[in-house]
Amino acid sequence: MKWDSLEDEPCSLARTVAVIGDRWSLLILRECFLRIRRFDEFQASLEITRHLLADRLKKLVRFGVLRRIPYQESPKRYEYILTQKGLDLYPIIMSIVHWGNIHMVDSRGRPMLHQHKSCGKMFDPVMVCSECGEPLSAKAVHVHPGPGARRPSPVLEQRTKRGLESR
Amino acid sequence: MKWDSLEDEPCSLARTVAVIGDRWSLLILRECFLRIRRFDEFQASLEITRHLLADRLKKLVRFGVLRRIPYQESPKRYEYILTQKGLDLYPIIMSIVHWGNIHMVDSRGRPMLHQHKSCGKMFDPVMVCSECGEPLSAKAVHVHPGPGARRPSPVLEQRTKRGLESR
DNA sequence: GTTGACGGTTCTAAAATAGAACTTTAAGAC
DNA sequence: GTCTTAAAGTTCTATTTTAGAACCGTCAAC
Repeated sequence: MKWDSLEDEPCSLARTVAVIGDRWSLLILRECFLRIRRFDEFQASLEITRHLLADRLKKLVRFGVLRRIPYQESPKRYEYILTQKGLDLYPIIMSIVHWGNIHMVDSRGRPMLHQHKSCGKMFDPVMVCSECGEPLSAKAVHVHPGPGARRPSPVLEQRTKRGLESR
Repeated sequence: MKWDSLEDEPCSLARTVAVIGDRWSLLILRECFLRIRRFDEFQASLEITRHLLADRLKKLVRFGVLRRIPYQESPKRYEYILTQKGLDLYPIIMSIVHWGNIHMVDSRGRPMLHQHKSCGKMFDPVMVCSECGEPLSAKAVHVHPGPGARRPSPVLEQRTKRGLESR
């Protein structure tokens, strides 16, 4: 499958993966949330080649995750800042960090701690149900085809039994 | 930067990205959460080459996200199931899906809906603070170096001012 | 004794990435 | 005036990764 066809899949995960599903995009976004904004700053803090950095920044701008705005005239210089769409990636970034905190730390402990300004405490992110507020786990969730599924739902059952022809 | 050096970075995001930070790993994990378990099932539902599928499954087993267990003897056949470490990836998967639901849907609407078994309602995932229960946003969070940071914190300030030599 | 399922491995061509050098515009030092 | 530096890229070649297809080994069923 080509990268381009990913964003047309009838799957919100696949479409999001088309935007952030590579190593460098996620690391660039990490830097964005740490207030990094300029090409050379990204380049200094990530061991990324200039070529790929330019490429990924362009992609993130194209998808509306970053905005490229001039911060000086003559010579024109730009910086990259998160749009609202980009800021909305925060739960993804935080859940990735949290999983690493739980499963990938060495004996020295966590590389970074997070403090919630509102309540003042060091915290972990918790994912809860928007309706009842209880923490979520995979086993407590049922999935249903939505209006944007590949085919109208009554057909889907049969298609699955006959085998997945076109996917 | 090589893939291998990613998992040694003093950053929980980078270490997690070493495990799941590529297109195919995330799509394979999506299938795992949809109860797909066998090589040929993965191959049928993803347009992945057998070569890469074998490679990624091996990687996920190596990192302890999946377990490879025989489901029949002679001939030996295996299936891949999520470990607890793998099940803990659920918030990452769900936050990725949710971002896609908000920012990447077309006019037809969401491809998939999620129902919470506990309360029975269709829901969205919400990320909240473990301490006060309020929803989290990037701007309400302060970061601090933790015990596993690259260097003891007092030095970090100066190093940053002098420039980032080794990163 | 041939066919088919399953779970891979091996092969070549195409695409992506790494690493380094080069470019452009303009300011500041000498 | 000339030289150096800075920022934000672009261009180049070599290496690595991925795509796409064919092949392999084991067993069961026909």
